[in-house]
Amino acid sequence: MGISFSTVSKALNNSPVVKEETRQLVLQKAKELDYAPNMLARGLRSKSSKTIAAIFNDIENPVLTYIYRKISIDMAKYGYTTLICDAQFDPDIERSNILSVVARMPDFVIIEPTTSDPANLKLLANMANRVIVLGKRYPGINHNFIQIDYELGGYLAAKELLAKGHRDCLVIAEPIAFPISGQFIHGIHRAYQDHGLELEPERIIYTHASIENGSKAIMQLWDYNEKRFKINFTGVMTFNDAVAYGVYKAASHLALRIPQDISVIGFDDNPLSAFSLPPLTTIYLPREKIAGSIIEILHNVLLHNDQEIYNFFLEPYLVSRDSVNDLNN
Amino acid sequence: MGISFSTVSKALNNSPVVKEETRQLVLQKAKELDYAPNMLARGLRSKSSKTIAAIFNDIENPVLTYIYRKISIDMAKYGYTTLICDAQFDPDIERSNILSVVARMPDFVIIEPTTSDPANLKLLANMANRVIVLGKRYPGINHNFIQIDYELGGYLAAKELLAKGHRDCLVIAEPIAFPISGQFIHGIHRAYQDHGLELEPERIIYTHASIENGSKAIMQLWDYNEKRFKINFTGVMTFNDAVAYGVYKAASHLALRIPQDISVIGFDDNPLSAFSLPPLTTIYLPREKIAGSIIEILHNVLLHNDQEIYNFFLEPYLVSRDSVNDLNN
DNA sequence: TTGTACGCGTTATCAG
DNA sequence: CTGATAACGCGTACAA
Repeated sequence: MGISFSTVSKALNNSPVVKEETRQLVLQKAKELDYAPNMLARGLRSKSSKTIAAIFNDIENPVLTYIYRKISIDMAKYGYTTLICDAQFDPDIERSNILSVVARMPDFVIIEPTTSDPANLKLLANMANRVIVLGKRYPGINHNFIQIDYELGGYLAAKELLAKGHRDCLVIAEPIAFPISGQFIHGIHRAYQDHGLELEPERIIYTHASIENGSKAIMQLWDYNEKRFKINFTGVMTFNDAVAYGVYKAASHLALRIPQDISVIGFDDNPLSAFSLPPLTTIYLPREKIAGSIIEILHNVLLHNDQEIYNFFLEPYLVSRDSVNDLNN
Repeated sequence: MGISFSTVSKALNNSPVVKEETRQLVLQKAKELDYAPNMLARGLRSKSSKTIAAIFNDIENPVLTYIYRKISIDMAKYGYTTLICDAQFDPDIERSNILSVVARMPDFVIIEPTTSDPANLKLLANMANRVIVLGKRYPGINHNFIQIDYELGGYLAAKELLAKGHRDCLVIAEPIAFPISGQFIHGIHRAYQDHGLELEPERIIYTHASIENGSKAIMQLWDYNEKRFKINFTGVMTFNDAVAYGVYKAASHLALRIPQDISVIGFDDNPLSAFSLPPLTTIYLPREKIAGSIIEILHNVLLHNDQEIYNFFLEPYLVSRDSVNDLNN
């Protein structure tokens, strides 16, 4: 058969200028030969690699995995492939992730920034409406934002503890450089103010979120000689559920009971947190809405050529289970 | 300055033919201009896109996330980007994932196949030693294999239940089409034979692994009129921990206690399974070794140009906690 | 409606 | 050691 390259290309891309008959011929032959266009060449030529890049800080966090999976599965239907980098809360790694991702000409970048410094985000400046920033808003940055109200999250967590009579609390949070960590802390302070109280800075422990680090944070406070904690506390609020389980672990190691000896409140709501001993009181991150919002933006911009810049604002809420003791009765 | 494209390219790629002096000049200028090579063009020309593709069946499974993260973080150091697809246990989706991934000219594909039918794997045939297959071996397929002994896993799970006096058990497993599901079941049967017993086929429930499905599997057995199960059982073994928590959920719903009324044994060992109520007895999948083996292959082939085909064989083991009741005393 | 020729940004080859 | 040129596989303007 004598059909030229370009006709084939047009047929495969549903160009309306090609005769239906020839298109069918081409499509059939393509299927026969298991032909798949080289996406690198296509991307190089058309400036669209059909790729969506995600840059997150802890891929093992189930909330992030949930979101990533939803996006990946949905966009795969339209021929998009999703790649994901783990910036590990480190701006330098984030920078190299961005560079490495941008060099692959992605159609969209979804990023959960490591720092309030917009320097890294500026590397994405020319992608404008094809970037989604997760977490908090950056003034002067013209991207799509999915803001998540961590301030409210912190507030709700502290409120719950304070309402149940816990005045001496600990906070275990991501290092303050992490943008949303500051909001979380801020919300906690606001709840304290509501109660006419103040949270001393030494009661806030900064560490990367993991079971191990949560456990260490508590253990380092233990005075082995005196057999008690160096700082008095009845409640702990944590930046995510993994950290909360670190507290569980430390408590178990010290033969302390939750919630009778230590009350704990998490963040994120791990799918398994309903089954823990005791079931964990935590702040629910609206993962369905986050994923839904991202997919909505992706569809509008990528599939319908929308030029708008989106700004979603999502709120977490308290899920009350059994890890907070009520001191009032 | 008058340095040609080709010299620049050589300088950037550490070609030994370029003078050190010129290289420094180029590197400096590159940094100045924030120059980053277009990976699509580079990939098109050099047949290496510096990309590693993973095709898994449930990205939300923490074991998979752990492995993916380790690979992603490690290989990022060498300029490789990792992309991941979720085949959702569906051979058709897997096929389109493979096609979509191959079109991006990845340097490596890591795949956890959906089916024992090697048809999809054949699409990767010309990548030979640049494919890693996770799970079980396919005869006649010439790829790297990381075999995980699910047969042993099933055996250990059943053994534990049988040793503690549970003769009437249920199995909740991934549909048998999923390659390693058959091995799991086979191991269970072998343990039964060791005890001179037999597991009736109707005691095996096939469903995709999730908390919800695990719960449904149990609930559908409940006779609401008689207030008892349609099939008598004291123990349940599941294909992964999420399913086990589905059993927890159903038990809680029916006001049944674990392990007094129902003993449960999971698979995978979710990081949070140590904290559940009760702590879950489960089969530990050697995730560190799996990740380590993959990285070893990746390094040898990609970084050191090794041509060997690797075949790892990894074994799970029992982690005994409190979700299995001992009926013997 | 179809075919020809060029360009996307690199790297590989080969001549200088 | 450096520079010119071709080629990677595709999409598209323009010619036929």
